[in-house]
Amino acid sequence: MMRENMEEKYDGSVTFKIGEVASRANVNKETVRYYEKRELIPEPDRRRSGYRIFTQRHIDQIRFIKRAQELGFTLSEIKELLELRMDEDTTCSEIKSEAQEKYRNVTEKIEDLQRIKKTLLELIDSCAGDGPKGECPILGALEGESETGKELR
Amino acid sequence: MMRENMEEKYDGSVTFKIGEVASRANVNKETVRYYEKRELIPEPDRRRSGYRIFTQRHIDQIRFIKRAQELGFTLSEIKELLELRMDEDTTCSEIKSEAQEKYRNVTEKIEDLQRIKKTLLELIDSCAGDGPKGECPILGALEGESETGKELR
DNA sequence: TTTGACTCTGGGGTATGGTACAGGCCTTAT
DNA sequence: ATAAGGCCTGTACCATACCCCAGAGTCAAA
Repeated sequence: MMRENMEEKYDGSVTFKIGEVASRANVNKETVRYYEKRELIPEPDRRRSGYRIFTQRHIDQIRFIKRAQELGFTLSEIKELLELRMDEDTTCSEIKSEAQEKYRNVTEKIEDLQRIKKTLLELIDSCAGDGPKGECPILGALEGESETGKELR
Repeated sequence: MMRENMEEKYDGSVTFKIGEVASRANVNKETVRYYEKRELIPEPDRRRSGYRIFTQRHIDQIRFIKRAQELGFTLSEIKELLELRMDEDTTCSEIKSEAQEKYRNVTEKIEDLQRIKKTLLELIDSCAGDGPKGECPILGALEGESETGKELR
């Protein structure tokens, strides 16, 4: 009998072993197993030998995860997103509002960093860059003495 | 004899126990010990009982660390900064160039986030927010089908 | 002197997103 | 049949910046 180890449900459809999944989704094999553990991909069936049986769907889902990560979603957030995607009753607006929340997070993070950037620039500008460190206004600010960088206190 | 447990070098100057240091520097006691382990503060002397003996200097240094953290420096970077500060031969320009490097890092991070923000906004705008998730362009983009968000691929 | 508050050490755990083995079994091509 | 390669589990580890706990010892005020 051919393909004696194949589960019947895969008759006629393509399956993959972990190495193929990893290379097709452009991640490490360990990452695939990690995503399984984190329940970010459906638990694959197994051959009798224990080998995982993946389908195209797993590959697509890993790619989904990677794209969402590039948008700044954490794995936990991505898991929520995937759950929304699975749920028949999910509406577009729920997805949209997840994206909007992420947008707000990102915006906030940018604002924080811009404040930091501004302070750094002020400190840099306040320092002539010559002379000994004793008079360095940057250290002064960090030590809590200067006017520049007062928002640090 | 009074103050029999006090080291002589502290005669006439104020010392602190870890709890006082923590509250004056507005950190957790564990954090103080952690900074000691990371060599971010000088190793405090000990009483005969083993209690750490801190000075104002320790408090100031912890505050320095906290201010530098607010500027986005990591503890490792802060350690370098502190070493520069300790070194007699350090010049202002060395400090300045650390700050400049951090400035570049922060700028880069902001740029990354701005790209992310832009993509999120495009996705959000592309989604009317009505209708079922099946037609959600956000999910579509994450699944790798749409035009918007093409930089994700 | 008593007692409550404090401190000590060592170890473990948190969250984030993975990577790297070791030792053993399985598959597949020749 | 055999050998190379792939796969399995479990554990440990990387960096980052801490927090928490137990059990034992110490300090200080009344």
